[in-house]
Amino acid sequence: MTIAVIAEEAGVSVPTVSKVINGRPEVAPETRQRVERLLHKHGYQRRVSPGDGPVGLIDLVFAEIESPWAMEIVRGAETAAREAEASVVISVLHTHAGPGRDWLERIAARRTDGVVIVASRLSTGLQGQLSARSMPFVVVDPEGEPANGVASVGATNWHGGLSATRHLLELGHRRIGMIGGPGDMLCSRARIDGYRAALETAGVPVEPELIRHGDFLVDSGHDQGHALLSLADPPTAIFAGSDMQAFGVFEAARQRGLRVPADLSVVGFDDLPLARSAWPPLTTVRQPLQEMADLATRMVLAMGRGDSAEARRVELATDLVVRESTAQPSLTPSSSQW
Amino acid sequence: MTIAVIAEEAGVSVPTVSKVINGRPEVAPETRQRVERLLHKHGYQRRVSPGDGPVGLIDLVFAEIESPWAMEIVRGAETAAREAEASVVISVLHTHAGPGRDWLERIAARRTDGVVIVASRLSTGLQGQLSARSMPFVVVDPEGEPANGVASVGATNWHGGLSATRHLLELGHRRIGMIGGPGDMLCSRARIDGYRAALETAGVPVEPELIRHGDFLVDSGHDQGHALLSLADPPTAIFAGSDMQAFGVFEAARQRGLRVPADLSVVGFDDLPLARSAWPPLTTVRQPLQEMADLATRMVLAMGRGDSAEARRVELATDLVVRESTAQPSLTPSSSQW
DNA sequence: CTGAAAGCGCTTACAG
DNA sequence: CTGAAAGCGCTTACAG
Repeated sequence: MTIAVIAEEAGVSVPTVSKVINGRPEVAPETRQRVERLLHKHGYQRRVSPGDGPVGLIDLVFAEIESPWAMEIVRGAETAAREAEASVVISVLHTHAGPGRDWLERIAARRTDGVVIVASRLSTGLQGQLSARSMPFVVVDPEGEPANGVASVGATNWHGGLSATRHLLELGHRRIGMIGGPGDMLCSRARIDGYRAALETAGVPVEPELIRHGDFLVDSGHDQGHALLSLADPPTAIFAGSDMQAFGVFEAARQRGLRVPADLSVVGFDDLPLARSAWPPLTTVRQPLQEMADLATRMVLAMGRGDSAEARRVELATDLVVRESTAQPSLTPSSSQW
Repeated sequence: MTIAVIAEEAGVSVPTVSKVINGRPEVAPETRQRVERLLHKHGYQRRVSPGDGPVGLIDLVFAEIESPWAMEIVRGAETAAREAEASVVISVLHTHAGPGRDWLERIAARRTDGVVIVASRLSTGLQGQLSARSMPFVVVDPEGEPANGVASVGATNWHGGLSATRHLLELGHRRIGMIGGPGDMLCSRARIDGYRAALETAGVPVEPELIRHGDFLVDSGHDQGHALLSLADPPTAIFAGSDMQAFGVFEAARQRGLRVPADLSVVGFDDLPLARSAWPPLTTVRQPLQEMADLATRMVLAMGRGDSAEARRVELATDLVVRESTAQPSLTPSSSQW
């Protein structure tokens, strides 16, 4: 949008528009008002940098970045961006409600090449606005069901939940607690469904009191871990839904004098680098976070180039990594001491 | 000061100067250097016209982002940027040698508002180039001594090293191991000097075999921890230099059947969020990483606005946080068992 | 109060 | 790798 276009539309000359923009006094009030209205309507801004083509920026949008989980996503995105000679811009919304209009206007102004939205809600309105500005976007681990035609990247969460639970069943556990993430996150629902499927296949009843929800961070693992261990008939194993929640369960277990894994088996989900050096080393379901973000970033970059127009849903494989936080159940778990 | 004047003085054409400013590759190295020198000498800045203000981007430059340490820095920078309605661009150089020319050209092309360089070397050449493009920059935790007049932010590392070591001395330890970071990092040298100062003040001899160097990550804590514990006369306490290295020392201790803190006391440095939920909860020196990055970002933003021209060195306070990884030395540390 | 014309600083396309 | 020429968006000086 240039002042020439505004001038044309307002039926005045280019210098007149220039005078309005610069607050010169010698402009007739009606002319000024007409021009101002048009400037506002078109969201006029001085041209950023002459010359089009990609700016070399990909926006990576988080609801929050409290967990080391986010760092893995950043690393993956950065790898893909660097290979394409682009850079990653980090936005943190501090709300799960999805980006608002100011955010949209800011990234529009800087003419980003594409947007990767991480674990955040995406209103249909926002989708329309991104498309209207021909801004490619891909969602990683969508919260809520992504609309049709929206490109997204996730992991095989259902299968991960299944194999975590099956591992515990094979060790001999029958009362297995589950701490999921937020109820509206797709990845969390899939993990819980995998857990259910494993129990049902093994003929073990699914007990609602054993299924809890957290926010994937340490504190909710701690709180829900205590809640589960306070039950009249407490679980002998907990599938914690995320590594951070598993660490919270570790804490809760220690506070109750329970040894992991002798008195309580714990399985995480993610396989963050920390899982290996935790004590005890955490049995967990590995999801390839870096590859997920790398792929999402490549997809957005490709969409920007028009290379592959088709939006798609990709799920990368998860793997159970058995370490030392799981073992056979002891006979009298809750009465054991160090 | 216009590019026409610079061109005249450099004996080149206006387009050539334009190319240098915009980081175009097709300029001969000597020409580029001559022009850059003149740009810097005259403090060239693009003519400010209403509407072509800041772009709203701050570049945050890491050598690596493997540790959760980096996430704290990102969070701090993001907070400051968001308040200024700007965004943070992440660059990872994957080398400690400092950014190269391509990187510089890319950020020049996108006309970033300022650069925050984290724990990375900064050649004098690069400083000149940043100045030539009137790009404000601030260094967080510089590697090597930052040149005069370079703005930098750090923590009171010397004092932190002193208080960590004094804490161990007060508990009764006399053989205290130290694992520093890379030898050329200022913050590491200061921590080691603080350690020495505490020992000397207490009249405890400083033994070179007890001082090791790592890279601040888990594995080097593990390796150097084993090295220290293999000594004929092993230490009863280790000041690990970083939280990640402390976790590595935890691992090494466990592998040798040593209990922390009964058989070995361990102190970290950083107070990452994880330190609290580790087992045992880690005694560590807290440095305010988020505030450090927040401040550095504010400084760069202010420099871009011309608010505070004076470059300065700021050190934020560190605090000893005593948790459960430190205790009095046992009488026969290395023969204890679980 | 307005706008045709000249001009500004800068960038781009292209010939050498 | 360089620069003459053309062009960009915008502003200024000035005639009407």
